[in-house]
Amino acid sequence: MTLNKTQYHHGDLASAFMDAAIKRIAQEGVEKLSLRAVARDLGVSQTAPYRHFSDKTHLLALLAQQGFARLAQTSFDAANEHGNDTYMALMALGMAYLHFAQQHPEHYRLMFGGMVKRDCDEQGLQETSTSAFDVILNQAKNGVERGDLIEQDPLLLARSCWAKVHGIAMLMIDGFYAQNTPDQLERLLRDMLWINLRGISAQLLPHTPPAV
Amino acid sequence: MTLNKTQYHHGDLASAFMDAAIKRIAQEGVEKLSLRAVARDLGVSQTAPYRHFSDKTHLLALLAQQGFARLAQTSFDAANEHGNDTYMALMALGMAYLHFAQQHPEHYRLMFGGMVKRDCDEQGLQETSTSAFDVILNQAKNGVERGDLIEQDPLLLARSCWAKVHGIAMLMIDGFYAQNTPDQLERLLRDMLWINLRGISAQLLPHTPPAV
DNA sequence: ATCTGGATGTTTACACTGTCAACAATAAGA
DNA sequence: TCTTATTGTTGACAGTGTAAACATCCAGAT
Repeated sequence: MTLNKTQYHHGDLASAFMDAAIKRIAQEGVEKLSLRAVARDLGVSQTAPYRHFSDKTHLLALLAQQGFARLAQTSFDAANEHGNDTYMALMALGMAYLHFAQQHPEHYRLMFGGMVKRDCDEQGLQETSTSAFDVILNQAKNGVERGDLIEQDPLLLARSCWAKVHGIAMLMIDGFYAQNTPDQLERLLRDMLWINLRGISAQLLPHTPPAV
Repeated sequence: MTLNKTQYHHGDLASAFMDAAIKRIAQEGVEKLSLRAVARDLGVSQTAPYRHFSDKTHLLALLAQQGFARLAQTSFDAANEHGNDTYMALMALGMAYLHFAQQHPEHYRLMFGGMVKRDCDEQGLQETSTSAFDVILNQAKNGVERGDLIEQDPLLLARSCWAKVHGIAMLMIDGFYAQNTPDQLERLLRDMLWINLRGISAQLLPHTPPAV
């Protein structure tokens, strides 16, 4: 299982291939990813990947899953830094989510772009994306319990938050906020997340978020 | 300019090609659309489309533009049915938007999927997508003027609404709400839109939207 | 230590794609 | 009617995903 570059067997082609694929995706977009090109990058034959991935979509599904895992992790970490403060935790979670999308736009698009159908593809994908959602869901549950959020099904609140954050992420990636400076953009993202928070808050929150 | 099927010249290949392409996209998804297949559908040679569209992405850009135009129209109509009622107008606008996405999921994905970059592609695309956004923006302006919405930059409020509605549409298309019955889904969409409305409302709205 | 079978990589090939260049047919205006 | 731009066709090229047949290697049983 040790990496070996000069021999017939690569050693760990599967993960090397995934890494190389992600690099290419980040550079030229998901749409124009070519298995053959990645194989060329690794100095390996064009059909080598088929010993590790049944399909191109199989590869993409695994990459999407990996993205969901990382997204879940960063969201989780960000939220947990503000342990018992519902609003701050949700804001931090949202901003971490958006920064992830900002830093890995093409990877994010792969996760949600529909190139990998969520029904039958990869068993683990469904679970991993659910785990990313559960981070939000837990915050919603806690918020309702604490009386910080309106008395509604936490599932609805979590779904609402996710939709908002996902919509922002998508529009941002698609360049709809491109004319803003980085500072303006950061402010815009925060303002939009805050508006969502106002919608689920049990208290009457101010119109604008607290200064950082 | 009259349609002519049996002769050498098709008559109006450009729009016939766009219609046929949309049909195929609706059936098999944007990703696997093939110009050659559409040409075959029309009984025309594989390079015929290149007399009307410089590129495949050019075609896609025109289709996206057409989608934005239709979306703008239906949104506009829905909002205008509830002339001076800010909340009802915004809810109707949102639901019309979501129903569009529901009925033309692949077309909607084409508009936002990133296969057509928003910067340099087609001059008209930028304008048309802006006109779709302006429908929301106008409602936001009116709402602020009437004192129904919080005193904030209408641009921010409109962006916030768009992000929410877009996020819902995307997640819906990707099948994240697939386990719901049509009635449950309709209710879910309405509830999520209402939560967004609560966030931008100057008044303290109830937790749930009024019954239809 | 050797043999053997499964895992991994390669070569070749096929069908399909987007797109270009050269050519043919038509429609429209001088 | 002649000319010319528009529109469509044929043929070709490079690039893709992927299946089949073959080669090489590693690991475990004899």
